[in-house]
This record gives sequence, structure tokens and C-alpha cells, in this order.
Amino acid sequence: MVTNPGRRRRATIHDVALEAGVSRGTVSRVVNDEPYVSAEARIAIEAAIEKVGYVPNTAARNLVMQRSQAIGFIVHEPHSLFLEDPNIGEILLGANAALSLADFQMVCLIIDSERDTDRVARYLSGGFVDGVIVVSARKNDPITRIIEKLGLPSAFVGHPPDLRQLPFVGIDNRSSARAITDRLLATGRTRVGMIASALDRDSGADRLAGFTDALGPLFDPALVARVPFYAYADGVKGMRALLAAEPHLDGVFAASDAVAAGALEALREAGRSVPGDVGVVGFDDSAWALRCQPLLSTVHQPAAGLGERAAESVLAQLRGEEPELGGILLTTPIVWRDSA
Amino acid sequence: MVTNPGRRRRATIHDVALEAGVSRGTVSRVVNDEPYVSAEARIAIEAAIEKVGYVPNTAARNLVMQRSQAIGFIVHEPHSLFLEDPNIGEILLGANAALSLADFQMVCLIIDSERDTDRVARYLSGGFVDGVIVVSARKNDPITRIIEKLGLPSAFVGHPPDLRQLPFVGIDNRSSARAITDRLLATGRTRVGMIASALDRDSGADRLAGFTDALGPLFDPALVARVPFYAYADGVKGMRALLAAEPHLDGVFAASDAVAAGALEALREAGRSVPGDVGVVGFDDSAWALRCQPLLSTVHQPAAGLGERAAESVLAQLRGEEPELGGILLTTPIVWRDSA
DNA sequence: CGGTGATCTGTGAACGTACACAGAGTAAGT
DNA sequence: ACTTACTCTGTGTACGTTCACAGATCACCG
Repeated sequence: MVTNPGRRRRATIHDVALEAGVSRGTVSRVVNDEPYVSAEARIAIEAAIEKVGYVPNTAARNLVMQRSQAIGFIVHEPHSLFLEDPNIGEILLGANAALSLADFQMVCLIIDSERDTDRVARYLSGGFVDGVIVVSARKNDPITRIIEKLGLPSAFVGHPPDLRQLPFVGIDNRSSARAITDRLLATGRTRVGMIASALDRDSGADRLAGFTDALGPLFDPALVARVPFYAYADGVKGMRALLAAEPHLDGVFAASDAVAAGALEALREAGRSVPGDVGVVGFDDSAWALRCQPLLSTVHQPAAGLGERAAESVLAQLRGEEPELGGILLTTPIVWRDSA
Repeated sequence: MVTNPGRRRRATIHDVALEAGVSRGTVSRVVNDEPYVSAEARIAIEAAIEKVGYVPNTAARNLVMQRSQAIGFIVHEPHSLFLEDPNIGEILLGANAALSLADFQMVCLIIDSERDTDRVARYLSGGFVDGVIVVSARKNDPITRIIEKLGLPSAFVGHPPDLRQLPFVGIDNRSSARAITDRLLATGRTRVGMIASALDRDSGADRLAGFTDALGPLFDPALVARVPFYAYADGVKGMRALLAAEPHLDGVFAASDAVAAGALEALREAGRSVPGDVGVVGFDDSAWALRCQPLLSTVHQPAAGLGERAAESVLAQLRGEEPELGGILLTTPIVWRDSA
């Protein structure tokens, strides 16, 4: 094997000590920002670090510190993942940003099959990560059980899994729905309806509750169309039902952007102009919002923020802090565009 | 600090040796599948491993082996990333799958600013990764230079960066464009145009070249609308221009699915039916394709495959194999749906 | 029967770091 | 002058693994 000039030996703490004329211990103290180092020694060491190009060896540090300096990022079902929920990519990015700021490494763990579940379970038990961020956990998830058993610092993003008391971060669907409905009402609309989706899930039910809150005494149950899913087709159907129930409707809150897109289609079909005749607002600020004609006013899901906060929560637990009970709810800015 | 029962000390190679009544060395040989160990000892050790729940300590192994067992996954510009190019998520997933199969860990490195560039450069020089996969490298990218200087095993996915001779994996835009255009012509269309995007990039220029190839003598420069980006809005504009230039157009090849979606909007606006009056095909097979009405016929980008192959290329280089010159081009199946 | 090779095993280094401890020096209070 | 406290520094050890080396045992052959 020829000596590769580009791959010369990395500088160690020893080289720095030699260069600065001090001992390993003192260098270690400077590197880890500990007290009890003379100003003189400190600057000499910092110069030496710069000169020899010293970067601490993670493996050696992890070995002696008994931790991995890594956080697992667990997601389920890669296939439907980026279609169903384009937010996951942003959650990942947000978490990664917070983690690398704290000098932690993110490790993506994808669960796609039974075999993957076992692999990840072993991985977690093996101490390869100091904590985990879990996205879209299922009910009765074996991974959740393992995390609980190991007492691994963790944060769940999205809907809290099962009933267990584990830290999670999400958004306040109810106040967000209330806020955008308020905003819609402020444009002078008087007959406002809602296309309510997924009422069997927290998110769906809460969005309807927020809508009800905002309307107060004006709330009319006849102006709520109930549809099963957050999808485009549901929006078309819901909007048709709403128009049939109340032809003079002048505002609609759709439970998601996809639903709103469907609603726009139905409105166009019925010859209504948007936002002239009817104001439409959605929820998610997904790619749909920008695809609609006119551009959709909606509630922004702070996906990157969710990842960031989840990471921070795990980091805080690692520092020994108690996780916040009941989870963390993020605020959701309203994005006002052209559809209302 | 109270002793946490869930966090008991991990079993080491020593515990296994004790349990099996042999020495560390022999256990190490079994774990690493090396020869020169008696069948008797092997089964005793395997039983002991199972019993004490031994998992090798990566940090210790990495320390002595002088490598990190990690591969960097470098991407630029997170913001526009998941909007402009939904494939990146799948590339990531594909690479991760191949890497974890080989027991390598993927480390996501996001470059979003000048500061990030420095951080990543330091990270690479620090020996934290044994190789890198780079997505969407820019021209004259400082990261590319550092990778070259360090002689770090690497694979670029997508467009080959600059002129340098570095291993890359991508798709053959030209033949793919040619293939789908051929297919469109085979449906009996006689006046076929193209909305050509991003002609300053290889991908854009190659797709136009492929279109020209397919048309041969039928090619009419007047039937090419040139737009700056691969986006929806560009599709709307391009289609309007095309219709103005040739009202009797009966086929369109859009340079991306987003552009095709925009084109569909403009066609609907002009009262043309799809695929009745005009056949439309796109490129990418992204989420857009399934959102369109009618469902879009398009060229499938094997995104996961790109990530997988890039990972395999890096792994092969780590094994000492020479990287393939000129890069690897993946085949791109055509997905025939309803829009043509 | 001695030599040679193959097979198997145990042991003593490393790898690069953090941490505990000991010790030296200084300053202030008794 | 003697404690006491505080600041600063160097050294030895441990973390869990791999690797090189040295033995041990055995079979085979001249």
C-alpha cells in the first residue's frame, strides 16, 4: 500500500500539547472550555490547535464518555412518506439543524418492514444513539415500547402516540383554525361554512372545534360538510354539498389545502368567482397552496420548527432536564394570499 | 444521580469471553468472521453473545480501525430543495438503504450558507466520514475542491459538477426525452411542441436535444417555448406562448411534471381537452404527476436507485476498487397514464 | 524422531480522549 | 509562620476494541 499524501495522520491532542509546550490535560481543558487554565496557556494552545489543524477525535471521545453523540431520527413508511406528508423532509431538516448546532449527529432510521423494526430495535438497545426523534409513530408501536423500556430520551413529532406520557411536539390545530376563520370573517363574510375532514383524528376534530369557536353565535351546523379525508376529491364533494345547502355562502374554511383545491374546482364548476363571490382558506401551507388558482390563503405548518423543537427537547432531556408535560405546541402563522 | 435500571452497563467483548471461557482475541475473531477458530469455540461464543446480549461498541472499533464507518450525504439549499426537487428525499432514502445494509451510517450534511460550507469543510477534513455522496453540487463548489484534495471516496448524484473527473451517477436526459417524445408521436400526433426549461443546465439542454432527436426532420424551432425554470408558472406561460404560435398543436412535451401541470392549466383556460385535443407528457414522475387531472404520462426518475448506486459506488471505492470512469447512467422507465 | 507447516489460542500493545488525583504555586486570613 | 482556599498543571488510568505476535497443539513427511 502506497502512502497516500492526502490521507496523512490526523493531529491528536498530544501533538497540540507538544506544540504548545503543555500537557494533554491542559489542552483537553481548553478544548472543552473548562476553567482553571491560565490566559497564557490558553492562547498558546489555541495557536497550536490552529497550526497543527487539530480536530477532536469523536470515536475516542465517545469511547471514554460512554455515549454516541448521536440522535436517531425514526420514520415509518418511506414510500407514502414524501407523497402523503411533504412536511417530513422539512422536519428532518429542522431537527438536523438544531442537532448539528449542538454538535450532535443525526442518524436516519427508516422503518419499512418487520425486519426493519427488529434492526432498529437492536440498534436502539445497542446504545448507538443517546436519544431519538420519532416521526409518525403508530398505535401500539413496538419501537415506542422499546424506547420506554430503555428510558431513552425521546420526542415524538405529530400526534401523540397512544395514551402514554411521552414528550411530543405538535401544533395547536384548534387555535390555528380559530385564527384563520377569524381572519376570514374579518374580510366581511357573513355566511361562512367549513369542509371538515378526518373527524376521527385529533387534528380533524380540533380544526372543526376552532372553526366553531371563531363563529360563536353565528355558527350554523348546516354549514359544515363532513368528509372522510384530507384529500382533493373530498374537497370537491364537500363544496358541492355546501353550495347545495346554502347557495349564498360567501366563505369556506377547508380542513386542508388539498381539500381547498378541490373546493376551488367545485366553485369554478358552479360559476362562483374566488375571492370575489366566495373567500376560501385552507390548512397546511403545502405545495397545493401555491398550485391553486388563485393562490391559497392558509395556515402555515411550521414543519422545520417541529423538527427543531423535537431535537431541542431531546437535547434538554440529555442535559437532565425534565421533559415538558403535555407536550409542546407551536404557533402557526397565517399566510394570507389571494383566495380570501 | 440515581442508578437508572434501564441503562445498565452494556456487555463488552470481555463479558462474552468470560461467559464462553475463551479470550478476547477469539471472540473478536468470531465477531469479525475470521478463520482460525475451532467449531467448538465458535458455537460457545455465539451462545455467549446471545446470552449476554453483546453488541460491538462502534466507538472503540472506530478508534482502533482509524475510520468512522460513516458516509456523508451532502445537499445544498434545503429551502428550495423539497419544493423544486422532490426527488432528493428519495435519493436520501435509497442511499440510506444501501449504506445501512453495508453497516455504514449516513450523516446528513446540509449546506445552507457560507458558514455551513466552512463547517462541512472542517467536518470532512476532520475524518468524520469515510466517504461522501453529494447531491446537486454547484459549479466551482468549494466542497468539491476539498473532496478532491482529501482524496475522499465520493459519488455525485445528478449533473456532473464542472469538468473534473469525479465519479457520478445520473440519468440520460437526452435518450429519456427522446423516448417519451417517440412514444407521444406514436399516438398519432403530428404537430408536437416542447416547453423547454433550464437550458443553462445540462438536464434542460439534454431534454431539448432528445426532443429534437425524436422529431428529426419534423422538428420546427417555432414549436419550442423557452422558459427559465422547471416550475408550474413557467408551464403556464410556455403553454400560452405555444398556443399563440400554433393553435393547431396536438402534442406537448413539458420539461418537467410541474411545467406540465402548468401547461394543463393553460390548456384548460384555452378550452382544449387533454388528451382529446392535445396530448401532454412530462418528466420526473414526481408528486405532480399524480395530482394532475388527467394523470400525467411522464418519465420516471429512479431517484431511490440514484441514491443506492451512489452509495454503492462510494462503498466500492472504500473497498479499493477504481471508480467507473464517465459515471453511471440509470435507465428511466416511461410511465404511461392518461394525459397522452 | 526431529523438523515444518497449518491451525488454533491467549496476551500485550496500541488507538485518542476524559477524568480523577496529586502536587505546585499563590494569596489571604488567623 | 501556619493554615486554608483557590488556581493551575501534569500524570496515570480507563474506555472497548483490533492487530501483531508468541506459544501451543497437531499432523504430516523425510
